[in-house]
Amino acid sequence: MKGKATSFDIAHYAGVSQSTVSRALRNSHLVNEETRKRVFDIAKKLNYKVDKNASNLRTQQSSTLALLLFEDPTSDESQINPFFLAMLGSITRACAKEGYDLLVSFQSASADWQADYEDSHRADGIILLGYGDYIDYQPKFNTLLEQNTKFVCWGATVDNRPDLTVCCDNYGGGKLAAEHFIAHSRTDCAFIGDASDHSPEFFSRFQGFKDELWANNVKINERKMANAISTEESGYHATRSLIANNIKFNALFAASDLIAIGAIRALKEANINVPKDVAVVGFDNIAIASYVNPPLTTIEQNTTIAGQMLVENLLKLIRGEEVQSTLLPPVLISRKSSS
Amino acid sequence: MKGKATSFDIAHYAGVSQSTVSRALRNSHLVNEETRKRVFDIAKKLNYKVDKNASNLRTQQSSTLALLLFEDPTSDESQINPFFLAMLGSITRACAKEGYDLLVSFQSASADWQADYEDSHRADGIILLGYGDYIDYQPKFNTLLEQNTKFVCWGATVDNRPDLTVCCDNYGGGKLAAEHFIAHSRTDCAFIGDASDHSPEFFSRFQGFKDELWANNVKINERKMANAISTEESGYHATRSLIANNIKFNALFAASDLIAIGAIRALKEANINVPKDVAVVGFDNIAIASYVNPPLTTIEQNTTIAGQMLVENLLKLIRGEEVQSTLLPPVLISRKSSS
DNA sequence: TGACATTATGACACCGGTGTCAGGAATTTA
DNA sequence: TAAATTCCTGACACCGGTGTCATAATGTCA
Repeated sequence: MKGKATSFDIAHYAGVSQSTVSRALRNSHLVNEETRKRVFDIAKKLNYKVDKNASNLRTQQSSTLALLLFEDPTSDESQINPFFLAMLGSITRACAKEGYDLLVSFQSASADWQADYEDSHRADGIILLGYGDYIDYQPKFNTLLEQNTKFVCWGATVDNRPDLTVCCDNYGGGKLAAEHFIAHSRTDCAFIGDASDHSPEFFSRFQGFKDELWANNVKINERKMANAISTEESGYHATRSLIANNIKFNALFAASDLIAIGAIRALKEANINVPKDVAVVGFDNIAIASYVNPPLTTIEQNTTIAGQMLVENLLKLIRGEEVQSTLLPPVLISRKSSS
Repeated sequence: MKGKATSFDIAHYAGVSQSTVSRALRNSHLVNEETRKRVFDIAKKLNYKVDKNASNLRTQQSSTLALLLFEDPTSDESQINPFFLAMLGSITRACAKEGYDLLVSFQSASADWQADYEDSHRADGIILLGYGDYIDYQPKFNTLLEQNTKFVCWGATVDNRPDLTVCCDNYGGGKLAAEHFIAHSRTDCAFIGDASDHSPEFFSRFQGFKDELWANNVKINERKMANAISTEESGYHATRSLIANNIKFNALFAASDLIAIGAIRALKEANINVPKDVAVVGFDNIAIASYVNPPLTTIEQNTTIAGQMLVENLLKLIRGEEVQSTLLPPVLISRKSSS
């Protein structure tokens, strides 16, 4: 036998029609038990596998989800952000658990991605993963909505459709960081990240942080803030510039762990002790966080649950079920960098 | 317009036959330039996308590669090994670069995975990623070979087909570790990993290590070896048991970084200073390695190149081109844990 | 025994493209 | 002007399944 076996081959050997083979293999009750068994045996012997293209074409569905990864174009090209990598892993796992395959693809935010996968019938739905940037995305979200494409996204919000978003309670996470500093009497706070609303996640984290400080009558000085994107390098340079400007603080909240790790490097270089002189809190709880020196206190985003929720919610949308808005509770993981 | 647009819809609006639409969209030179343009415009307006299921079915290829991730069943279920995660990232990137999609799926080594993806025409080829275990895999490799399935694998070797394997020169890497210890006059060496040939990669690393020591008239004492799988926990416990048995050494080669990190934790707990009392060298150079305390000296496997090679070699196989056996050179990254 | 329900099967259209072949129109050559 | 060539297009079979419908065979009940 050359080439792949088809259901016609099985039909031939089993002495039945191709229709019957198809039914038998899908365990239709319309098929005689004995026939079914014969068909199964032959299928096994011929190493037959249903051609997914043919079956998907006919049934108009694919048992596949597509994951579109948007990268921060300004970050180092060679390494994927470990947080996204962890999400990638947990989404892969969640899909496997649900019996779906996962089609992974990198996208740049500007490209014409909005339709490809679901429109070309390669996937039943799409998961969007990246740092949310409202400005670019909304028109594309609208295109997706118009076409009735099923999708969910991490982080970024979609106008009037909170059910399409799964994200961490960034605002609440920021508050946790502030509470932590206040509990440790560290009230001279610095913030490193992006406090503009260009980066909605960082913005929310900062807002929560600021508001909680404010609720405790602590104000954050604008000079003690520096912009950074989510890389170690960027955190390092932002912190260096604060130090270079002779700005003092005894607590530092970084909008992500990578930033925090870079910040700690800069502080060490300047002979500033962590946590004695400056307590540092990050955000994400990436795997590295517990191994750095000192181990990093951080606000955890549970990637395992996040991945599961994205997949579950998307499957609900595909099945036409109602989906709740999903805000994941952040948890403060206390380690040595802040005490 | 409800539902997705098909080429017939375009044909209708453009006043041409569906055949012509299909040709026009694929830039066949057989189509009049003006017609082509009209078709393109209408396609764009209708947000038309070629149905991949239909086109794959007809052409019998999919522009998709499948990645099968085999997990060490004994490792912690919740976290993916960071080395594999890095590979996943780089393979995703490499696929994107080549214009292929990537279908990712977790597999358990024992399952009936050997055919599913390529046989069901979902992918043109398969990348196998996991810790090589000859015993289980070889019969499955044979099935794949019989069926003329295109595949490449990381690590594990396939009988008589070196071209199907991409892996790091584990033996050479082990030698590098030994050279390093000798250069630093640390000749009382311990090894943690699996020195049996059950785990071929660890075995090769150990062989290289042992042979190079031997070449310098240093013997490794069998009592100074402990088994471990590639997790931090396992490395920790293995090292603890050595310490508990009062075994002394001033250098430790761990078969992977996770093991090394666990080992360092055990050493620290026993008040053994790294690197003063014991120099530690790991293997992989995972992202965490540079952040642990002390930063870990390790033998790097370049995951970016590895991912690229896997994808490139697989594409060559698919195109029927000749493939060379691919051994990636390991590089020693010297950090503080060993000096 | 005839009417009717049940079970098991085959024939066939269909999903949405791609590739082959035939042929008309326009252009060139004899 | 007829023949040959080139260019462009439509008709149609085909990829390998799935779902519907018709029907033969068997069993059930009055």
